[in-house]
Amino acid sequence: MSIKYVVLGYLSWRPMTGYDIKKLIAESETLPWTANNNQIYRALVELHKDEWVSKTIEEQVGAPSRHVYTITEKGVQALKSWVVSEPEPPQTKKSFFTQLMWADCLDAQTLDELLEAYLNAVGEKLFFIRVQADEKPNMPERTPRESYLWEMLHRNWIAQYELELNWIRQVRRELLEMGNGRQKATSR
Amino acid sequence: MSIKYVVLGYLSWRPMTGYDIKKLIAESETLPWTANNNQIYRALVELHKDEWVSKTIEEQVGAPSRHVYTITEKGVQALKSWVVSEPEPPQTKKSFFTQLMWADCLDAQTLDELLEAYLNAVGEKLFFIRVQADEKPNMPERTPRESYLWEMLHRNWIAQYELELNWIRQVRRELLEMGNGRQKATSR
DNA sequence: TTTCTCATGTAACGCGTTACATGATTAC
DNA sequence: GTAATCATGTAACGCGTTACATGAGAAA
Repeated sequence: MSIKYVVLGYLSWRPMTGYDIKKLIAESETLPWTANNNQIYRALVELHKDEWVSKTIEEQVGAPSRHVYTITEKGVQALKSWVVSEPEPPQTKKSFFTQLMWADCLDAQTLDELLEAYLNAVGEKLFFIRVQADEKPNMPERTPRESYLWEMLHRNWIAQYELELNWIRQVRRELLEMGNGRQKATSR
Repeated sequence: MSIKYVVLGYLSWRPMTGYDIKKLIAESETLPWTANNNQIYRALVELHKDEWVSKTIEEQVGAPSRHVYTITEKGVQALKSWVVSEPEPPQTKKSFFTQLMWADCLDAQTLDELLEAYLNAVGEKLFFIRVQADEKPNMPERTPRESYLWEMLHRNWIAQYELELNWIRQVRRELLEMGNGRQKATSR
């Protein structure tokens, strides 16, 4: 509902170009946007129109000129009032779960393999989140509180994916036990 | 990436109308779609064109005729092959976290109130998920394994939101301690 | 020689949402 | 009398994605 504020947020660190912001968003494993030009450059045009940012153009030789955007006082105020806007609960899209909802048509082994594939997908994602958590972005003069908040955001993501991994392991274990139970019952 | 398969999945239980499916999707707290006519009816048209479902029209007096869709053998096969398609990791959109990223501009009390508002939003969502987990949808002849899977899906959602609540409580507690620490330091 | 990085942008498309439209019956 | 339920659908719009387009310099 607003990549606009993400862009504005990054600009509150320091003046940047659209390209800089694109890279920051692309790096992030947890922001719910893929960094795509279309949105970022249009957001910057809008921010400029609203006078939340000012723009200066640095000509370069042998390269496209850099359009550097700087947050204005008006922009700082807009960011502040957005930050305190009504929080929404997380919206998680587990498309795999809709697969699981109709997975009873599978035999025990195929189901287990499917769960293993999910385990790997989640594990891989967690790996990248951990990597990102370790490397701090170049963000100037953070207060201890801001460092703490960012640290806790990372921990939140990690804990969430770890929970998912443990859940998968439990389901696989218990399905295996169920299967063995049934086999025992039929062989009796 | 496909409400089409959700519709097909529900039709694998029993023949239904678009309206029935709409209600089932609307009830669900965890499916990542709001039940909207536009998509559901268009999906049904597509499914019919693909011959994954067949259609019969029941005329009624004093009410619109019911278009009842029934899954075909071809549809069952399509559902099966989708179920085993490559799992994707969960995609969680915590828009509140982008607010928190720039929340260092707030004073301690405002930040705490913001976190409390988030706590309430998450708590409310959890409440509705619990309610939905308790009332089983009218789904015919489930195998024990299918019941188990659905049960575990619900538990997964509950655990995820509980994790979030505990995280918020921890952050609030630790921020409070930080604040007190600072006050003590300045008053000394 | 090909690929990557810097740096700007546009076009086309798809998915999802809200809101609109109709119209009878039943419940409060 | 007003609202909800049953039951079908359409229109308009916004957000996001992929892909396209350009063009120089540096690195492999």
